[in-house]
Amino acid sequence: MPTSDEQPKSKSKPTNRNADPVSLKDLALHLGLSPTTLSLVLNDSPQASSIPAETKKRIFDGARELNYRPNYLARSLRVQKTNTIGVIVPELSDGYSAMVLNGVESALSTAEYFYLTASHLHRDDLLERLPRVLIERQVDGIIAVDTPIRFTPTIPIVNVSGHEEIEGVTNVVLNHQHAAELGIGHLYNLGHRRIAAIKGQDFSSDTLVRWQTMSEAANKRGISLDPALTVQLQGDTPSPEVGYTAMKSLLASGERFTAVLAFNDVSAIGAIRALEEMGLRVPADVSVLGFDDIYAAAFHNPALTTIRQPLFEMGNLAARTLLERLANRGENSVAKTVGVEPTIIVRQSTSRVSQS
Amino acid sequence: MPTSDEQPKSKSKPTNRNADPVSLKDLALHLGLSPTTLSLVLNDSPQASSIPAETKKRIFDGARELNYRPNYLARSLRVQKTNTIGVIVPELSDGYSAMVLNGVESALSTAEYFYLTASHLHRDDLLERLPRVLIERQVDGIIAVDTPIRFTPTIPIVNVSGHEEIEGVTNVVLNHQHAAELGIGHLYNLGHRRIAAIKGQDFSSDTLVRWQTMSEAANKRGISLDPALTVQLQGDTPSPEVGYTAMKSLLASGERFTAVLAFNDVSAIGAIRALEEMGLRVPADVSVLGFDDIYAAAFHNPALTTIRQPLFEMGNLAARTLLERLANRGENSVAKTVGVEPTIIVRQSTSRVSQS
DNA sequence: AATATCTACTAAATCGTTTTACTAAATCGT
DNA sequence: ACGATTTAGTAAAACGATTTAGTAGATATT
Repeated sequence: MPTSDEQPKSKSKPTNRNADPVSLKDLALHLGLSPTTLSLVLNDSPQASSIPAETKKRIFDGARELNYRPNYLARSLRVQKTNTIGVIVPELSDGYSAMVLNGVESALSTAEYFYLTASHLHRDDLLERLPRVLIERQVDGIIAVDTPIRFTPTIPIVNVSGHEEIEGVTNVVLNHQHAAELGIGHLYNLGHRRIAAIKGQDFSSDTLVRWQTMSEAANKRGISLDPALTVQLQGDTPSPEVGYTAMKSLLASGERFTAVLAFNDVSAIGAIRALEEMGLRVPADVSVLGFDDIYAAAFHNPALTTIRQPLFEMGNLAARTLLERLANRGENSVAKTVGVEPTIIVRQSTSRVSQS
Repeated sequence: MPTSDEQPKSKSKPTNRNADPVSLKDLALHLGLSPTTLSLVLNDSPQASSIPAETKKRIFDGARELNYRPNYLARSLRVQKTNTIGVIVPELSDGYSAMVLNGVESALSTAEYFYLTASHLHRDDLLERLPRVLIERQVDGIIAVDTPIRFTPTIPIVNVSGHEEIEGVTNVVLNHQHAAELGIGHLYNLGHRRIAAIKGQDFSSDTLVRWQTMSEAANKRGISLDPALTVQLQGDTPSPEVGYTAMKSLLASGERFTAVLAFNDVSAIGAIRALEEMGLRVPADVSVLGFDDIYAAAFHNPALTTIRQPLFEMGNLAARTLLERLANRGENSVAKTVGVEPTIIVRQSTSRVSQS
């Protein structure tokens, strides 16, 4: 229906266009009450207890009638709290970040929080600048995903896959020892002894710890991750291309191996392509183990055996942890770390080593 | 170094903790000037022309020294503009949305805009509520991605893959006729005549137009998309699972076909799995044509032939269009539609029809 | 009948900026 | 030497809420 809202008695502006927002003052004027009273009633403040039900009804009805919408900016400014957090990720479309974000959003939305996303693209200037501008925009806290913390926290920070201990920062981390045991254990039990590895890029938070825990798990079994069988991902596109290139260069070295430990599923998929182009079948000739368990993993050909990181959970946990810290603002006991557990998902890209 | 910032002369609070934000008033007091002057100088307002360079320097130096950070909330409230937009998507981790978002962010960040993301998960209540709360939070505009507009716009809206004409909404759309010509043309030229189709879910904006344009392109060539060879995706998980299930049910019908037109790459991947489980080789026995060209498409086995939708571009264009509309607030000539072109990427999942 | 408490409100301060409208002193033009 | 302009600022009013501190009248208490 056509807007039949305000009568010509509207004060200054002659033509009441389609929709000009009505403020608390407007509504108060309309009702012949003060903004104070409306605020108390609308926010169900304890001080509104003395206001009779009839007046309350008038206020609620009036708010509905004039379609009153509180201005969140004004409220936030007054109460010094925006119910908004900042989320810093390396890049949006890399699968990893998107899954984590999904978990973050799910936890935040039930708490009526919103979030501002910003990608640092591994650029130093952005790593330095983004936290600052997010804080200028008065976010209540920050969730960083696979992102180094290069600033001194002035608001609560939760870092997903952060490994540095920093005052004011809670890290959400995977149990990497366990992940390594699962991965190396799986390959070892299938008879693999010469295991190649694709390390992550230096900028990834998990690169170092992944490598160390995998090495230890291998050593424990009397084998080792041979540097000659190790390559590192180069470049920062979130495409299997980087895994493909890495595997190509490893294959060019002529070294022999029966299994590959990929840094993640995306690089595993690239590596498989490179192996097949070389005439090597996966898993008949070479087993490939992924990491993460992204959506594509289950439907790749061959379906990827992979170590599942509960990315949604990690984002969810990060958000819940942050919200909790925000709720208990006074307390200064900040958890350094909260952990999640990996699982191994065995599919078709790994198999018993062939006798040769 | 340890914070050697404020002297004991600080007014009320005795201990200057690690970091309490300094306001414009604080800084003005510190410099013995008025907030007005600082504001004029710091914002390089034309009225600051009369302020001598020396005073300006004092102000800039003071701001740096006390680490003054303007409160964006207060500024936004005053200037009635937040430099923030709202983005509504179906779900974050569906690949499609993430790519579009990537493009959006890229355009926004160069303009110093931020954005609040919200997922509607195809839920009616959220479709109704999210735009409202985003507007309460004073976003300057909204970008909707593959999302029906269920409200009367009071601020500029750009809808990616929107097909309804709504006052105040600009649609960013793919040239679907062209896409259909490319897709059907490709399969037709390879000799395919019995083409199965996987329709999108009803909630996807493109489902109907995709179907219509593909049908027309087929009819034009004297063939038709047989309803008996058509299945529709069911469910809203962004996994190949839904394509797998759809293809399974088509195969169960016993109908014969030589090619499949999938609604998108994700469902194409699921369909391929179903075909292979049935002993049908792709592309030797059945060709499969995807849509979108997501990252995984090039590295799937077989690599997907697909119709590329420039998702990043679409997001980027959407954001640029919105920013332009925000800049020319007065003008009321709102473009109804801006378009982008598809391209076909021929890879390994389609081939000439086998003679049988 | 005087005091205390409760009821139903409101005025004004506040959050931290920007912006409009001044002002006092110095300089300029004639 | 007088008015006009320029210089170098400032006071106060926005923006739109929330919150503190009242207040005037009605009712209850002693």
